[in-house]
Amino acid sequence: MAVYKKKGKEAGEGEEGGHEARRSRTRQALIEAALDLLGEDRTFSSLSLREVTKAAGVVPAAFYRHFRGMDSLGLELVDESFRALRAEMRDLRSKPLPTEQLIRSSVSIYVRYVREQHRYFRFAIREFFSGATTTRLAIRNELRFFVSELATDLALLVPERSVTSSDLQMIAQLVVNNMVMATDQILALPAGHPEEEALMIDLVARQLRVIFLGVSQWKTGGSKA
Amino acid sequence: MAVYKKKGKEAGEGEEGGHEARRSRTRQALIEAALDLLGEDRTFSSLSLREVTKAAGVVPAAFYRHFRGMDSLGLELVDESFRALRAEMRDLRSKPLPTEQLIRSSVSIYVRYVREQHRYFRFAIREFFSGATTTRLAIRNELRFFVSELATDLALLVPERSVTSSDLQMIAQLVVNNMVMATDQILALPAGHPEEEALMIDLVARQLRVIFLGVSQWKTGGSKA
DNA sequence: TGTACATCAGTGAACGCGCGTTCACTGATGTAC
DNA sequence: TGTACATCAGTGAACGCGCGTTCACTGATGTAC
Repeated sequence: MAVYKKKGKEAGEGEEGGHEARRSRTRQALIEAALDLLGEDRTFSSLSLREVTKAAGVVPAAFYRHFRGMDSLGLELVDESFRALRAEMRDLRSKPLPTEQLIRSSVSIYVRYVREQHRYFRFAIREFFSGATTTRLAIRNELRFFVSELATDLALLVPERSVTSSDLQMIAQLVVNNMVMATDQILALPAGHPEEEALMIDLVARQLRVIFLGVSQWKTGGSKA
Repeated sequence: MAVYKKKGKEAGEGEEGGHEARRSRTRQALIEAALDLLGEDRTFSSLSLREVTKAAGVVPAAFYRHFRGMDSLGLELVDESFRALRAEMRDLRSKPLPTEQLIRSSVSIYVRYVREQHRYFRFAIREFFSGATTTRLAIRNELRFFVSELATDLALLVPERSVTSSDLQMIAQLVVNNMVMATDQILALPAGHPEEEALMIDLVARQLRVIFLGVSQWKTGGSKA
């Protein structure tokens, strides 16, 4: 007597059949196809639905079994991009080190992570500036979340009462702003070339050191001339 | 006896006829149409040639009397965007003031200028991250030019020999990075609302002050822990 | 175990549409005599 | 000044193409008995 698996969310990802397995394989193929098509020159909004389905090896109409339209696929990509990054950042925050080492190791981890996940970061940074309203707002929210978390962390590194929470936000935003621009520069690095990667790590770490030096001298409300 | 004007580059911009006057009026209409179409959500690469000519009030084929294609119009927009900005920056640099006032007045002028020329800045910032290769490289060059000029200026504000030229580049890039991100935030401000504009000026000025405080403490090669 | 039916991911054809580009043209402006 | 011709910005029609979306379908997988 065969025991039938109950229809549930535990769909396998394997090569073999099953409605759900097939479904999730095709869905993943569409996501991968979109990411791969976002090469050097392409914006997400310039991708066509037909192009994505062709690269994924299915017929255009099959797309609608998985997403309402391209917008919906875009939001899925935003979500995937930041879900992994948030986890990465959570790890980073959990190891408090002396500031100087914290900067170097954080930057080093970040640069490597961006290069490893370059397809997601390329997508996210382009959509941040040029995407459709919903996608752009979703990414803006993610960034605001990073700024807030960073502001919280900074509070611990700074002498009490010398910096207001508004100043902490301002400083956290300064750091995140520079990391966003650095991300763009990291994505422009040629593949391989570990020596260029090392130079980039060094550059960004020095920039952060300048900022933290400034913070250590900062007195809220003061500093005329 | 009528005196005929020699065929020359001195074409008028008026309402009246003449081959050259008409030519330059249509050309300008195409440029204005493209800028106007680049509203909240649109990327330059998402504009169609037919759309631009329709908005400019000419037939699609007329486009080719002025540009080889949309790419060529894009490069023209980059050029126009930065020609004016370079002039603006040249003015700014020519008035040396005490640093604190220099920061506030520069930021204030810049914020107002971005809002006034928002169509150009919106175009440029989107193309910087998402544009076609040629456009993107053109904008990257313009930004590198600003970084170099700023590095030169910074050399005068800093104690001699305390900062190498590589560090000056690094710091100038930090400043420009933050200004690019600030530009994006300025463009997101609602029209009108001078009080929000004032808050933004204040925020950016404080960020630059943090950086310059950091620079004043910076010692090349030193600063472990 | 075997059969008959239900589910549903993916198919393939069709649709109307806006696209970039081409081409011979029109008619106002410019010039030579 | 008047006429005949040249120039050339803009026209309007045509082309083939890839697009997003729809729809009835197919056939493998899942389930009830």
